[in-house]
Amino acid sequence: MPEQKKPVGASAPRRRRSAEVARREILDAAQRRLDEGGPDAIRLQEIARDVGIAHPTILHHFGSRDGLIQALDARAIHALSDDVSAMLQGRRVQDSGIELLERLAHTMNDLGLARLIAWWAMREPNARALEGIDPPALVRKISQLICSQIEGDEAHSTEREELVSFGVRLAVMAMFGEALIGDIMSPAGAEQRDAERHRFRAWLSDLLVEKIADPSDD
Amino acid sequence: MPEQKKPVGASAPRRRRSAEVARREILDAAQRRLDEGGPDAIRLQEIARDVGIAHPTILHHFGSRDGLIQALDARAIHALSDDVSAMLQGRRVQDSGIELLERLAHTMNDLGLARLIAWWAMREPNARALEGIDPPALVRKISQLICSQIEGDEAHSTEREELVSFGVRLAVMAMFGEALIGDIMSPAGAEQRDAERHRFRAWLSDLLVEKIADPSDD
DNA sequence: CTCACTACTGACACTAATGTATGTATCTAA
DNA sequence: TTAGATACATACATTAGTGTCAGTAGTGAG
Repeated sequence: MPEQKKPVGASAPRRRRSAEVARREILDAAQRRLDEGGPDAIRLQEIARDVGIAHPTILHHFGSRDGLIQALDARAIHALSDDVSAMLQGRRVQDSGIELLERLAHTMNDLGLARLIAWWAMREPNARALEGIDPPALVRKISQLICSQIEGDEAHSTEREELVSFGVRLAVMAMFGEALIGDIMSPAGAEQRDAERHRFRAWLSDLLVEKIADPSDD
Repeated sequence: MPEQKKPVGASAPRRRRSAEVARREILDAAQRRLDEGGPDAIRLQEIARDVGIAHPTILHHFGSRDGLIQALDARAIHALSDDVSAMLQGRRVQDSGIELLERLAHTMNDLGLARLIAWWAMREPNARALEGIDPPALVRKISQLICSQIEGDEAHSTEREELVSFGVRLAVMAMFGEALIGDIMSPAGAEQRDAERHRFRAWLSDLLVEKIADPSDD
């Protein structure tokens, strides 16, 4: 009796996606798990169940758990990078500080970028670049853009550019921090949370625009 | 041959600590692991090896891995709380903004509080209080203190108090963010890193003191 | 229709981590 | 000095999670 391997029970009908779609669905599910339960919640078996596939399929598409995580990182990082690029498209910073902040907050919160970055930063404390993206270069690009918007095309000093870059970085860190621990520190109840966050961002954007876009001090 | 269990090899001479010392040494080692390799690096076996004990000893002192982690959280949280208490001891905020920021930064960085909080926030996305400490209450306490320092004992409005609390929270979030992703965004090389961080904090404290301690706007 | 390709599956091997059971060594106190 | 308490050890059970393998089933091209 040569024991042919046969499916034991009638398994669910198999659904075949394109590789691209499969990858996206898997990444989405992993993202959700990460948002809900933290890094440890990224488990192949559970993600597979969420998507409705068997866990080896994930390994088929991403090679390994680490591959999946890298892909997750890459996607989030590039989302941010795209965000920044969009910001660089001819907007005047003075006019739309709050809009830019809200956008940053959205990427950090809803796209889960803050969590991904935090996790990534914890695992690789000494890393300098990620997924081919060079954060200092991005910061510099934005800072220079802002400088040129403020002062026309005059040459801006290195010191001035550093101050502007402080502002940019402060915005990023603040939105990063808000996404992770904003709720914990807020006295607002769940209902007014959104309103309060919005007020905070408005306040912060005022602060930044005032200090940065207006070169009156020292 | 009744097979008495005997130590197989000559094991290292046993060192006996008091429970308190043992707990502290274990927590220190766990802290280091966390700083170097992220949350996944908290492994009983490795921590035990660092301390020079067998891993069940950790379980003896903390009950479980989770107990160890809770103790780690508690220690860090109380360190911050103590910090805040110290801040509340009759200092004038206008005079020592930078000093307070530096202190906050130290707790976040060197004591690893930022990592612990980040990790904790990721695992418990909906938590409101931690280890018996109520962050919103702390923020409120500080805000009120600052308010009263600025305006004497006059009654300060709720709106004004909220603005001040924005400042306090911004400081916390910024230092939290700096501890985790500050290096990634900084263009400075390793040598000038410290100097740059210091400059950033000075700039931020100026910004905050200017905006908060001086009620001239709106 | 047939064939090649590949997304997908079930079963299983392997590893690494936590936790348990039970005995040993060292401290303190009477 | 002895007795009890407890800090600590070894050996092992257990489990959970990643990764492998060989086979199955949709799908598109010729």
